[in-house]
Amino acid sequence: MPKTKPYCTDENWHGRPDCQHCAVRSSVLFAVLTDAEIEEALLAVQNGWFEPDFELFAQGGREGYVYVMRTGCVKMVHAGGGGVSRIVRLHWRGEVVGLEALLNEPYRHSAVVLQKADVCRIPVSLVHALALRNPELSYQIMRQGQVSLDAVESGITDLNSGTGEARLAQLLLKFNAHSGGQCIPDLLREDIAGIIGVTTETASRLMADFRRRKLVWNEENRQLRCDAEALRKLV
Amino acid sequence: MPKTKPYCTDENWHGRPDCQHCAVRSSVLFAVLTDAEIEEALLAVQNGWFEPDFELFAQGGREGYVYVMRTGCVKMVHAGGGGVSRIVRLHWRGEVVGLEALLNEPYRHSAVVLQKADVCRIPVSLVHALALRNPELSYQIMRQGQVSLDAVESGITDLNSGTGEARLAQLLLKFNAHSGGQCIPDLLREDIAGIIGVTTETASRLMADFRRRKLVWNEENRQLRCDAEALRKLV
DNA sequence: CGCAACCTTGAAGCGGGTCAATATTCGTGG
DNA sequence: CCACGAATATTGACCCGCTTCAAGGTTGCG
Repeated sequence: MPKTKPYCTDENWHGRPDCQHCAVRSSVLFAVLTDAEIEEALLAVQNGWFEPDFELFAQGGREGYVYVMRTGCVKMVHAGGGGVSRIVRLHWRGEVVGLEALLNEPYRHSAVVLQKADVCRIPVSLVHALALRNPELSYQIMRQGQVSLDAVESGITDLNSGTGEARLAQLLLKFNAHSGGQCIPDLLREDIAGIIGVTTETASRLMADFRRRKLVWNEENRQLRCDAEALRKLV
Repeated sequence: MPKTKPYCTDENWHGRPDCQHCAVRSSVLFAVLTDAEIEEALLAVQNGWFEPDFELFAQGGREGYVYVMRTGCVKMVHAGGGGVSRIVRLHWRGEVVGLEALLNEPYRHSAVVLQKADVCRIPVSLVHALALRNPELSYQIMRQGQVSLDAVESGITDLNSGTGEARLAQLLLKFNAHSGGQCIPDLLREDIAGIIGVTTETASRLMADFRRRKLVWNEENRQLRCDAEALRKLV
């Protein structure tokens, strides 16, 4: 990971005010810590922006970090036997990935950026140390485990039932919701295919079809927009 | 749940010797406790055998128990909007279900016995109390969360890819492995269908076909047996 | 015995897979 | 700036597996 000062403590970073509402601080893992503990914690936390395709960690790795998503989206890719790999779930703002590292286990999947992401990297040693003094932190971690379960199960129920059309609609709506109706990344057809469980060709056909039906269209900046109302009718 | 004395402490129960290797005691949640703590814990733990179709708990419930599987298998059924329900994962010997209760959240699914099951029911208050004195217990719980993730993800990779034939073969092999090649329950076609993600008719066709091909057959006691070798070739 | 629940089997249709050809985009170097 | 090539996207044709709808068959229980 590129060396960047944790910008939550960097006066020069223009985004600093957001630190007050940082996912790390207010909503997720460290919600239960005192201000003093937070200050101490931030020193060990690395932060940075990553472009699509950057790999936060690889399946089998044991680097010993957990990652908190502040913006963007990562896919969790499971490499099965025989070169086949499936996207088992997606993670968004406020979610923690790589939790298995807290149990001293190797990463079960690779985490790859799907949409430009702002991510904090936290050493597991720090989490362990804090958890000793804050039993409540353990429950925050378990809560994050439940979030992962939610993600993978919604993948089953939403993205794996119904026609390909319905599944693609769900996926687009999900991206739309997570970006406040602003920017849906124009994913590779291969990624779309991996997520909704069809072949690349079918994903392409579906996207082309959606575009013809004006359900999605390109903004000047290469981002997608969608007609959420219309998409909802397809689900 | 029927009132039964926890038979781990019942001298008259013929299965008592097994208590030494009880899933509760040796492998799962309470592996980290001292003997004295175990004794105290067992007083609050209820245990019993349950037949297929018995519902351990219902989606949305808040009874405040976690359940440890000692034998058998339960399906986790998620009721989605509009009467449709999907089987999101299976749990077997040694696994803990209903973990969300530890976070004071309602059960996210219904847990229904699929194969005659020996189950221990543990109040969350007991777990919380023990966790205060044993920080390590929290990690055991997180580990169980990972087991659930494993279960649901293996459902995605194993039981949701390939032809229906391959998926059914995987399912049978899974039951076979978990019962030491002894007893596969003769599941309802509807359950099979829900697990491998096909219609009831297709499940029936597949099972009938497997039977004709001598891949599975009935034992006198209404249990199934399978030719594991042959099934493995279909995956 | 008779009903209800479950299983089996058939026929027709379609969604998506597969294989293959062409188009588009984009980075790179001349 | 354009030409070229690699990666990605689009589209077509054909086929197979599963769904759907429908009709028996089987099991088990009151």
